[in-house]
Amino acid sequence: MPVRIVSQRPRPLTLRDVSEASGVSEMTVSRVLRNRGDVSDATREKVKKAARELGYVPNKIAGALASSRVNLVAVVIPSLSNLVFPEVLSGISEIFDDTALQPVVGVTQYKPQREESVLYEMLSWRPSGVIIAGLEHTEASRAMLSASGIPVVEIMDTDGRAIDSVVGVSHRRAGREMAKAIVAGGYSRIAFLGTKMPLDHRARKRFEGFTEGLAKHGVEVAETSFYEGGSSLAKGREMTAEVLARDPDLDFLYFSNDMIAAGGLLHCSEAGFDIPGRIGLAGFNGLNLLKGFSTRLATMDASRHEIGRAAADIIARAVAEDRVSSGETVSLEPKLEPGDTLGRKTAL
Amino acid sequence: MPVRIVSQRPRPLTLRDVSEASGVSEMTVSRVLRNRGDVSDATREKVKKAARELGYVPNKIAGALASSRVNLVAVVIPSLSNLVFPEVLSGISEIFDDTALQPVVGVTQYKPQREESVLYEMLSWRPSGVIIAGLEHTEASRAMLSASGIPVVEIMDTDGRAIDSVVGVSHRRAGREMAKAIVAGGYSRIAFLGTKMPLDHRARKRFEGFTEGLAKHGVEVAETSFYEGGSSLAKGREMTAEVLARDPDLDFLYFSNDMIAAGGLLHCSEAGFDIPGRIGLAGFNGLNLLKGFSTRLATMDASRHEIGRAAADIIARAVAEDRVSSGETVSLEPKLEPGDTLGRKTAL
DNA sequence: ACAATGGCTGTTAGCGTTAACGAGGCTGGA
DNA sequence: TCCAGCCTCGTTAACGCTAACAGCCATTGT
Repeated sequence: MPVRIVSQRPRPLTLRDVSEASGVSEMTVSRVLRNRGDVSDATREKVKKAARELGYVPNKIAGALASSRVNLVAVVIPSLSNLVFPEVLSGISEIFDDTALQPVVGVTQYKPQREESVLYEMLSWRPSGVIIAGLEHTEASRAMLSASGIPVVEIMDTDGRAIDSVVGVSHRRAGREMAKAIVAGGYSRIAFLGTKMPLDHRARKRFEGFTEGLAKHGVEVAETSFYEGGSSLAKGREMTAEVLARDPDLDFLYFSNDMIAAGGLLHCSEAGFDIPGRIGLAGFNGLNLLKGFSTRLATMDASRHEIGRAAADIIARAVAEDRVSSGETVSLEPKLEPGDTLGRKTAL
Repeated sequence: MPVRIVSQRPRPLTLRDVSEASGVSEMTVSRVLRNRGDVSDATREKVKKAARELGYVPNKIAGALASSRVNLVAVVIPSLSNLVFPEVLSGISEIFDDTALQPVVGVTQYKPQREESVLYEMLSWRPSGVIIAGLEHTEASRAMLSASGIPVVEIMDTDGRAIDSVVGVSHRRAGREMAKAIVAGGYSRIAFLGTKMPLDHRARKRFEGFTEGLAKHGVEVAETSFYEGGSSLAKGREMTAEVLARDPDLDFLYFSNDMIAAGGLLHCSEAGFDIPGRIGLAGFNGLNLLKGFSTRLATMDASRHEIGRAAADIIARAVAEDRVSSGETVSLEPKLEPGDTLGRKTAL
């Protein structure tokens, strides 16, 4: 009779193992491990000891199936290398650290199709809520979110039609206000440098608000330049050189984010331009990263951390109260930080 | 007789709903949705249509429990704001995109205790593998990983005792080689500026290798300065000013990472120092971010992307072959990039 | 014409946990 | 003394899905 070889891979531990080791029922072990229900101190200790000695780790898959409770919150963002999103995440974590909820991140790479599949994948784990960047999604994505029966918070942006709740800033307005500040600063030959729009809706909205804001003062955007791929200092530097070569009379450069704006700043100061006299610059985001430059870049803080906190808070409250939709809208104010690169000394 | 109010929250869809809608058994629906087993084209289409129309999203919790297959890989890292880790993640994703595996990220904030709880939490979802930064873990963490019965890859660092597989660079060696290059560059009054060590083992190892490397040439570290908290340009600038005030004769500054090194570089160039003549600087990591500076910082590339790829590949192979431990060690070579801030023109 | 084969579909029995209920023992007040 | 009520613990039945096997029908080859 052939001897059954013992499997290499040891059978994973279950509640039953702990239950046998401690001489109580599986249910009691479950109660101890979850701190739920009444268990006497004596058995509680006995069970804990057995679990510890065996090295038992509960199986949340089974737990979640039985209780239909999953303390995960899907967080869907376009990128992790953008600097902006890690800050949002830290805001989210701050709030969830006080609850049983856990964020799970999915990255879409700014591709709607990928967002759809990431979402499908995440929803198949039946999370307790979804936090997702942006208001633009494929029809299928919107349908999934609506049908999911869980709270959904769209973040970053408030210009558009929401599925459930929204937390963000108005990028159109941010663009308009920057336009106003630039005109007030005494500039008139103004360029916009930013990402190729089809992907980045928020950059697009800033651009739209910007041109609209300028138009209100009878000013037109003198030059535009768009790039593809990630934002970097080098890219900003290169674009700036190119746009200034094309049109040397420009007196202001508005960039779609701080990173390329900083590249532009490096170019301009090395070229020996008087900043902000000869030329002014501004970005968007209020990245902490750049606080170390001696010339502080004009920018607009998008309250990324606060956005994360507010979104997580909406989810946390909905879960705590076992509600689905709250349909809240939290609209934060992007505030202008003029720094040292915006505003000619008009007093002179 | 009280009328039972229909629940607000609609009962979530199950295979049964799709099965009823399409007139086949649940099993067949399952087969269609997973593309597994033989199903005729006719029923396949029928089922797909029904699923699509209902908006059915499979329940992976139940699926995972039934099949004891979970295509998740836990990725445990100290921070997302470090720039280094998102790059590692992108390497990981690149490999997993060709498989059914999905990375799930947990962040420890450089705290061993938090690492332990993050790990516990993640293992309770029974992932197919673990990728974890560093070789230093609590005893409990090591025990959990050993007992988990799944492939484990420790990344970033190779100086130490591994649990299963390792992918990284030797930070001791990186420190030594930088020391050698600095001495060869003609510097002798050398400072080290870095994070407070208890947290960051890799920075510590670089420091150790560095002092050791200098000692080999009879040189001692002239000054050290340590900081707490995140790395930023501003922090590097400030530390540099402070250390140079304390010891104006320093002729080289070795920073524990590129971000603070760049801050130091900003300080030194604005102070009008001749770089690399009067003073040299070097960092660590080879951050792409800084490629935009006109003066290229001396650094050492830690192949973060490649580390991610190699680690993911080990997991992917282990999962494909249904193995547990492969015990591989992949030691990558950090390569020196002298840039423009290291090496006096000794030829003159 | 008939067994053998292969394609397709259904049935049954879990996966490991928790909700819900229930039972036994013990306490304390009438 | 007796019983209500609490505390503690066990039993049973899901949760939604998939592995494994069992059938059925139409071919195919001989």
